[in-house]
Amino acid sequence: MAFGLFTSRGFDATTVDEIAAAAGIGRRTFFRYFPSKNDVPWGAFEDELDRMRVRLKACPPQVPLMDAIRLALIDFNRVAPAQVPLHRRRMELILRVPTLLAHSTLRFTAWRAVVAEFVAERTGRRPDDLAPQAIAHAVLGVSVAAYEHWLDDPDADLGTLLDDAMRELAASFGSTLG
Amino acid sequence: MAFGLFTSRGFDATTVDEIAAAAGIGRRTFFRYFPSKNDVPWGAFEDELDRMRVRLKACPPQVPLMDAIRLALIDFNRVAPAQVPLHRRRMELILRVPTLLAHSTLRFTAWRAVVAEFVAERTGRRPDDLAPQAIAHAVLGVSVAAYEHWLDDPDADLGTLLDDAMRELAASFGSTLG
DNA sequence: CCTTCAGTGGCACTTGGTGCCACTAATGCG
DNA sequence: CGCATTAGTGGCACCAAGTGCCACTGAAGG
Repeated sequence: MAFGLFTSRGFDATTVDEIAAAAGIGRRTFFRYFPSKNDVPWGAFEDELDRMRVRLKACPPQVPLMDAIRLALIDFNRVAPAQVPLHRRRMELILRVPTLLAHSTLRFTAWRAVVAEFVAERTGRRPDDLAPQAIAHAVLGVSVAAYEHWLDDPDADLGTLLDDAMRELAASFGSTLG
Repeated sequence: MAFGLFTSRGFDATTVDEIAAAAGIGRRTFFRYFPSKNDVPWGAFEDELDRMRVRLKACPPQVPLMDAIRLALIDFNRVAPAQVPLHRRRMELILRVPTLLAHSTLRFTAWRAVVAEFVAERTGRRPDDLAPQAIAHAVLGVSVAAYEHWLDDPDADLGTLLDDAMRELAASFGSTLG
């Protein structure tokens, strides 16, 4: 798999020719499966988004908005213990390799849309209104911060970090009267 | 200037050769002034960051943390009325052209660091602790959301949008008890 | 058996980006 | 003034990502 090449040789130093050769396909065929080399670590992310959508919708309406988002966030990012190492390697690529970090922005747009849609539905606004967009952007930011800390600490639990990060943000507004 | 080419021909369709020719320099020389074509719309962003740093530091300690950030944010993004059109064109490129949006992530890292540093100093933590990082990420997200709305609405005031977006985020945590 | 069509991949081309090196002009020094 | 050094410039060759075009192959279907 291409992940092996990325971790051993480094992402930038691995050429598409090498990936294609390792996969036993032609270079031209590679680009029919992946729109770009940057998309390889992402896999079928769009499908994952449906999980997040469902998880958000499953939350009972009496749970406060940001609690609902926080809990869904933690659940969405839960991975089976056996797959933690792979998830770590994947996120390490996505968040630490500058080329991929930049590219990830485009993928995150779709993720934010899911959150914004949920907020809009809950608060009776349109998904592209300021509040849903601002909240979606903020939640994504908090998630990335949690992920970065998770990558820094081999023993850390991702769910705990996501929970902490969301609570820290909430607490930071504590002394604000508006 | 290169901006003219970008807005008339489109960013992706404008080649480096064309930019260099329009600027009356060689292609090789272009790459000595700009690390990449993507950096052209950014200009001297690092210098701008110092303005933000100073503005944050100038805020009296009795102002609550997120209020201080919000006010600095509004001030930092204030532009002279005469330069609004140019700022609009620039931000339109940066936030709407996918290539540039992706690239901007790398520039935003430096911006976040400024906020995280301020939060760390205020709360007695290290800049790379979870809370400062989470807050910095969130504030950046809120800013981008505000900018996107600003670009959508030709008559909108950027400062007002930034203020609103920050308040909306704060309010969204209102019903959370932790 | 022959036709059709989807999947494959070779080839050539464009473009961003880099290393190398030659050229030029300004500066500094005897 | 003449010469050496040096910074700035840019031409040239090269690499790698990505795309359009087209020929090939093999399976399905009449």
